[in-house]
Amino acid sequence: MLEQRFIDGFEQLAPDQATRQIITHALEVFSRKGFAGTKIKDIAASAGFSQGYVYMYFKSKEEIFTKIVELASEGAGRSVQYAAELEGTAMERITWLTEAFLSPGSLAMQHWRLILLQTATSEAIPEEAKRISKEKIREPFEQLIPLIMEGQRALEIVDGDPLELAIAYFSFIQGLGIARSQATEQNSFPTTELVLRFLKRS
Amino acid sequence: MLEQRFIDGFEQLAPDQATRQIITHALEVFSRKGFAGTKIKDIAASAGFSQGYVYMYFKSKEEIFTKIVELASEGAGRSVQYAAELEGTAMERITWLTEAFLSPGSLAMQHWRLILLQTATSEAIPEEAKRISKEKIREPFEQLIPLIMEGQRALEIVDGDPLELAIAYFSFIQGLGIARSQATEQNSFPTTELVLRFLKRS
DNA sequence: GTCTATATTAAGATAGAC
DNA sequence: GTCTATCTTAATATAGAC
Repeated sequence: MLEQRFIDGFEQLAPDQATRQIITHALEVFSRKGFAGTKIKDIAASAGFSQGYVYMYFKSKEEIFTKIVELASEGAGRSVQYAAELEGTAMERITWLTEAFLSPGSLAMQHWRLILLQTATSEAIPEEAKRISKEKIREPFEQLIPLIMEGQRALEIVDGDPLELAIAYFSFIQGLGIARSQATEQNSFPTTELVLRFLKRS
Repeated sequence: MLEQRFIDGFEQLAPDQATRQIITHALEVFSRKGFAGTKIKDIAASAGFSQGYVYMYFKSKEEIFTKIVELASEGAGRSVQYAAELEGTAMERITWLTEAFLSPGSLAMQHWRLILLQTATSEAIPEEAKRISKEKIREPFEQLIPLIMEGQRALEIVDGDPLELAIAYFSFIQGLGIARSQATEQNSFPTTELVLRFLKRS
């Protein structure tokens, strides 16, 4: 399962239970409130610890944020890689990936929100986090582009610069993630089929 | 011109030069750094005033933010209304609107970032701003939906729930706005034609 | 009108108690 | 291991000077 992939990544890089606990909850809170809007107290409360205790595991808020951006950036790349390795035509695999992204409460989406959305308001986040994000953001694109090219060769996907198509794809996904997070009504939410129309050869 | 429409809205609701100055620069800074990430000092410096002077015109950071969300929400609705009133087929008008949104440095996009993106990280922004945003966010949709329906009747636009199509449209635009704001390379940015493929009847 | 100086509050970070 | 209390810093907001 895709979600498992992310969690694995987290567990791998977090030796003890408490660190994992903090990281997991910090991801969730940062993703909702942003870097500046998140108080250490919020993370601690969410993880079930006192405010001061967090500093036993991390030396600053910046350090927590930077760590999470690193993990989330890797997770985003891995999710696309996972989809790319599935069976089926290129378009089938992209469809699967899109469904994973758009499913409500998707951890993959949470990761994207953290990375892309936050580096959009980039001036208020730590330099180190920006650097890592900028460096790792290429990975999902590098995973998706060969898939798009495969689909173009199979005449499933529209002609044109694969990078341009990949940018359009992730932008769309990103925008839908924001829309979903504010969803007042769950009905009327765009289907995978509609979303992928711009990619499909007609 | 579309940009002028927004500026008009701002001038209308800002009696004196200093207030306008603060509002204009605050929009820009909030849009880049988010509510929590923006310090009064940043706004003041950007507008060319000292930190304390801002409090001659606004009683708190919340008040500035709330005012801007109100103006920007109205501006977003007006931009769609303006496009809807143009000459041409429904699809031509939507194309025009899309170009206005996607043009680099678009004030319309800046407004969207402020409203949608910030209410996405909604827990860290003032309640009053959330209320206004939620209330006004309907307007752009209400302006676009009749245009979509017109395009469907003229067989220019794909069949399906117009609200779903409108949500997809604004999500896509929103995502592209974020992508553009981080654009490392200006080339490879999706064209209007590609973006609107998902809407076009094939 | 505009700035500088200052009071106040909130948040980050540390250190010592249980 | 975990919390409470505390120090320190930074940001909001005010008030008084030019």
